[in-house]
Amino acid sequence: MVAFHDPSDENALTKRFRDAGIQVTPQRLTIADTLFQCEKHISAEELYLQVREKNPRIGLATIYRTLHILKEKGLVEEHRFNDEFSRYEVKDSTHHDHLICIECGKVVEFGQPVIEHLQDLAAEEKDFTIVSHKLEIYGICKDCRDRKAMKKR
Amino acid sequence: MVAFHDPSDENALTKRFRDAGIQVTPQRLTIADTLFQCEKHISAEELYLQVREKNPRIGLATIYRTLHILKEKGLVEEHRFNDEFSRYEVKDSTHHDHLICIECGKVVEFGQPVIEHLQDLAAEEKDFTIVSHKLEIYGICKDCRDRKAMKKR
DNA sequence: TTGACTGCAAAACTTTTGCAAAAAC
DNA sequence: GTTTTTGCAAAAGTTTTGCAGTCAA
Repeated sequence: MVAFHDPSDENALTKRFRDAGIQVTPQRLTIADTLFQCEKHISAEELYLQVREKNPRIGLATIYRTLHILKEKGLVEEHRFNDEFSRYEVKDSTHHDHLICIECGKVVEFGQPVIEHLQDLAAEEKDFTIVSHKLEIYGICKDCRDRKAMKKR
Repeated sequence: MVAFHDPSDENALTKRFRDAGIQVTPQRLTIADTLFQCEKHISAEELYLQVREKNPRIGLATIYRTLHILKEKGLVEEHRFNDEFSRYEVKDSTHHDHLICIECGKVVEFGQPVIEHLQDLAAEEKDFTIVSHKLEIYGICKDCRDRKAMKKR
């Protein structure tokens, strides 16, 4: 979880930024570095707090502005599970969907290539050109199920 | 779109409220009536404006409070397409998913029973008890596609 | 040098809450 | 008569914006 700050990462990041046509600044590097190293699905506020530890002079507005850019350039994805605020995750090449526990909020990822085909059918019927999809399955995870069973005596 | 106010609807609504264990008030009837007659996926603000025309003394807070109750009792569903605020739709017995145009924001519904089976597989693997799911497919609708093709000369 | 970015604070926007008055049961 | 609901206004929470100063190229 606590990763050492490896300068090589930063070089790799710099390259990614340039490739994506994103101007490189120390703030953006810090933000992206934190985001890329963090566990999945972080909120802007959480990211802000973590970034703050590395550089307290970075403001929340910069977090948001950077997230917008990263999203626009396709490096991160924005999610809104349930009724909450936005959460962000690094976009990797393999698309996946999410299982969300309605009790504890835990988010588990799963791959589901079959859906790709399914959505094509649906979209074709309605004459849509598909760009992306989001499948969120809401349920109760094992831990919460067990806890509930326990409570009932 | 503009529906006449049929008192029989209100009686039906009253019955639905009682069946669901919701206390009946004029405000709630007006709000639910408006929501039930409206086109799909209305926002709280839009609903407020429409309700206001029937009874200007109803406040926005009451809209939100009523929506919470209706949602809790399973009469309406809340959605958060894209990055927008919440939108609400009347819940009917047949589950459906949504195609959302990323250009114009249009939302089209489609039924997709196969997904029910698919999600079972995914959830079983991760040991989740499924409660519900949301599949949102983002793309470009025919109109927007045509418009874009036109613009390119 | 010049245009893009940052930090701060203030604004914007959606949603929630406290409270006294009013209505429902 | 007690409990629940309402309307208003104010608060809360997340996200955006204006602007003067700073930095990257």
